[in-house]
Amino acid sequence: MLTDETRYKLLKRLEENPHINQRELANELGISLGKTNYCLKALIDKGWVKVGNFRQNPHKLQYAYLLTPKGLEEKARVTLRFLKRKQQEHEQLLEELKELREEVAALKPLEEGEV
Amino acid sequence: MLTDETRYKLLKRLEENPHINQRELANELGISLGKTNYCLKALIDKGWVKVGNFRQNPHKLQYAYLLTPKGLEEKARVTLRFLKRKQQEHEQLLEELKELREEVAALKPLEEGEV
DNA sequence: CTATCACGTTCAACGGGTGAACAAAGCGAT
DNA sequence: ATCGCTTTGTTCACCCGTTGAACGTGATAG
Repeated sequence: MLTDETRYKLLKRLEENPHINQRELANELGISLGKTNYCLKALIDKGWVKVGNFRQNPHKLQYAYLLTPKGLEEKARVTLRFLKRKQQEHEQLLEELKELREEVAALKPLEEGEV
Repeated sequence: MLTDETRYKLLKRLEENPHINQRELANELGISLGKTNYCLKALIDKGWVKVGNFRQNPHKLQYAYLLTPKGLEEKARVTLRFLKRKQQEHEQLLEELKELREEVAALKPLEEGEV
């Protein structure tokens, strides 16, 4: 599953550092290698990311995952979308917290240690 | 899987209204019937909830899922635990929002409609 | 007594995630 | 050039929680 969240994180991380391998990506994003591979391919298929190789540069060999111009546009869009979603989540969370606090206040006080 | 979240929601809902069936519970908690059944049984096994029947009452038959005294204690504990977790989530979310806003601010402005 | 309804209970099927295992490609030493 | 060794991408069988249709049961109405 390629969600907005992983899409966003991938594009962001790749823009920061195109010289990164899938295992590191997986670690940093907190997802498995398999999923990383799957999602990354999806980005490539869509044309947001292009793999370039740098053999010309003697040492510092390695490939790189570069954002295409379309990839940059997409990243902007996803970021905004993601921000909005997080703002909604935030409001919802505030309400939940309010309810929870009221409920806790209604309880016979408990020692903190008992939790 | 019986998480703190469903544990909390179940105990809360059952305290509010012990005369509720598993299908309604499932709807209100936003989980499947199967999971509701599974989690409810877990609460019963632990001794937090007891099923009482009310056959004596001619009409208004039906069973009921009643919180035991231990169930009430547990509910208090879970509520506090859950509140703390949500507070942490909240802080984390604020940071994420901050980062996202900075990132959005750094973009070439986009029409809202383009998202 | 039988059909129907309202329940709780079960479990085969599904789906997403995982990471071990494999394939390919580069590097260094001989 | 050859042979390991290392790094990296790719695959896919497996795991595990979730789902909801199907089933069993017991009460109700007709």
